[in-house]
Amino acid sequence: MNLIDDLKWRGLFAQSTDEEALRQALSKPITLYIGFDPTAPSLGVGNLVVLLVLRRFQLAGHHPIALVGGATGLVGDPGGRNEERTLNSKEVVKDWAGRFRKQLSQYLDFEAPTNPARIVNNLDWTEPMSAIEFLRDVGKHFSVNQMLAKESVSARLEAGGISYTEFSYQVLQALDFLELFRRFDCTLQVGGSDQWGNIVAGLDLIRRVEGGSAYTLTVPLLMKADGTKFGKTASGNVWLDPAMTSPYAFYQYWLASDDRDVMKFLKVFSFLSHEEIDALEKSHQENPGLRTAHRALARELTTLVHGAQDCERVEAASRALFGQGDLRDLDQATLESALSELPRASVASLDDIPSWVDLIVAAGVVDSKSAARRIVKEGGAYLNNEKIAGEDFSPSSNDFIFGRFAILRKGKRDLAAVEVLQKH
RNA sequence: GGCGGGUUGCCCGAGCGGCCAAUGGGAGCGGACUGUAAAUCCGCCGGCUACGCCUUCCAAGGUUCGAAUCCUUGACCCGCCA
Repeated sequence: MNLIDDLKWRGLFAQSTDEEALRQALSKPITLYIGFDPTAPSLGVGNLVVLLVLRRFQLAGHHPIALVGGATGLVGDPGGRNEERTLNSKEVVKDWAGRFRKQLSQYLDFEAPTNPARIVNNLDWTEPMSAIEFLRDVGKHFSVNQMLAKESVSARLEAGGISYTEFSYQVLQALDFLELFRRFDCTLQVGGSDQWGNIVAGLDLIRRVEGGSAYTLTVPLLMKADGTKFGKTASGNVWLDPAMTSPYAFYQYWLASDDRDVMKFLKVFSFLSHEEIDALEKSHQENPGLRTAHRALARELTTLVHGAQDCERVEAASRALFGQGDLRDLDQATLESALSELPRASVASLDDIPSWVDLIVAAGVVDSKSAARRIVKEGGAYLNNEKIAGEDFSPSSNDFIFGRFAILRKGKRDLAAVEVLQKH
C-alpha cells in the first residue's frame, strides 16, 4: 500500500492542493518539511500527530526536515484563537527552540543512508534579513487582499482585531517554504489542517518567485469523541518531556482513552501494521472489557516516547497499583518502583503520622483540606486500597507496608504514595 | 470626541441595600453501575484551628447599623452617533 493510501486509512489525510500530482511526485523520494513553533518548553502529544507523519514519510524513503520556528515563534500564529498572543521574550523562545530541536530529533533518523533527516531553524534565514529586504523582496509578492481573506486573519478581524505582527505570520511561514525549496528542493509542506492557509501562501510564493511547483498535505485536527480538545487533561497538556508529564501519567492518559477513540488513536499514533490494528479492533469489539486495544495503544506510545525500559516499569507499576491482588503480596522492589511513579508525601516517623486528609493534600492530589474531607465523606478515600471512614482517620504504623510505604487513593484511579523517611 | 450599556466564583449567567458564600447551566470531583471506558442516576463543588470564623462579586475610596447591590474616581470591554 502506498503512503497516501496508508495515511488515508489512518485518518491522517485532510486535503491536498493536487492529490494526483502529489501521488505522482511521491513515486520518487522527495523532500518535505513540517514546522513546529516553540510556544512551550516541550512538545505535547498534539504535536506528535504531524511529527509522526513526518516519520512515516521518512520510513517510506522521503527526506524529512523538521523546522523549529525560532522566528515564527517570536511572532505568533494568529490561527485558531480569537485573541492576540502574548509575546514571549527572545531568550525564552530561544531556550524552547533548543528543547524542541532535541525532542524532535528523537523521532527522526539522522543516520539513514539515503534519506537522513534534517533539522533547521527559520531564525537562521530570517534574522539576518533587514526590514527593507523583507518588504521589497518578500512583501512585494503578497496581496493584502488575499492575506485578509485567509481564515486565520478574517476570523480575528471578526473577533476584534489583529496586530500587524501576527498579520505578518503567514508571510514568514511562506518564506520558510520558499527558503527550503531553494536550499533543499523541498517540495512538500505538511501541517495540521489549520495550517492550510499558511501552507498555500508558501506555494504561491514559490510559484511567483521561482516559477516552481510544490505540494501540500494537511492532517485533520484530532478531536476526542466527547468533543473536547485532544491532548489535554484537567491538569493541563500532556507533554512529551518526562519532567513535565511523568511516563506513568503519560501511560495512564492513553490507557484511559474513551472506547470510541481507541481505534482512531491506534491508527494515528502507532506504527503497527493494518493487520495488527485490525486484530486489535476485533478483540476490542468482542470484549471491550479486556481493553486490549487500550493497552496496546498505551504501550506503543509510551515505548515510542519514553523508551521500552520506562514503558515496562510503568506497565508494571500500573499492574501492581490497579491489580486486584493484595498490595502486601508485592515484593519490595516492585512496590518501590511502582510508587516512584506517583506523587508523594512523606512522614518523618511512624510515631507521628498525619491524618489521611493532611497526607493527600501534602501529596498534591487535592487542593485543600476541605476538598479532602469532602472526598472522605463521599466515600472516595482509600488507604492501601481499603476504604477509610471518618474525616479524622490517620494511618497507623502497621498500615505501612515494609514499615515504609502506604498508598493513598482518591476515587477510582488517583493515587499517591506516602513514604516514611526515618526507620526506627 | 459625544451618548448609552457592561465588568459576579474555572466558564456562561442570575441577583440590584439585610433572608447572599451568592439562583441556574456547563465543566470538574465523589458514589452507584461497569471495564482504570461511555451513557445514566445520586451527591458535592471558596477557605479554615469548622454547628463558628475568615476572604470573595473589576480596583480604590465613600454613604449606611448593614452593600455584589447606592455614590465618586479610575481601568478595561461593548453598542450607537460624530
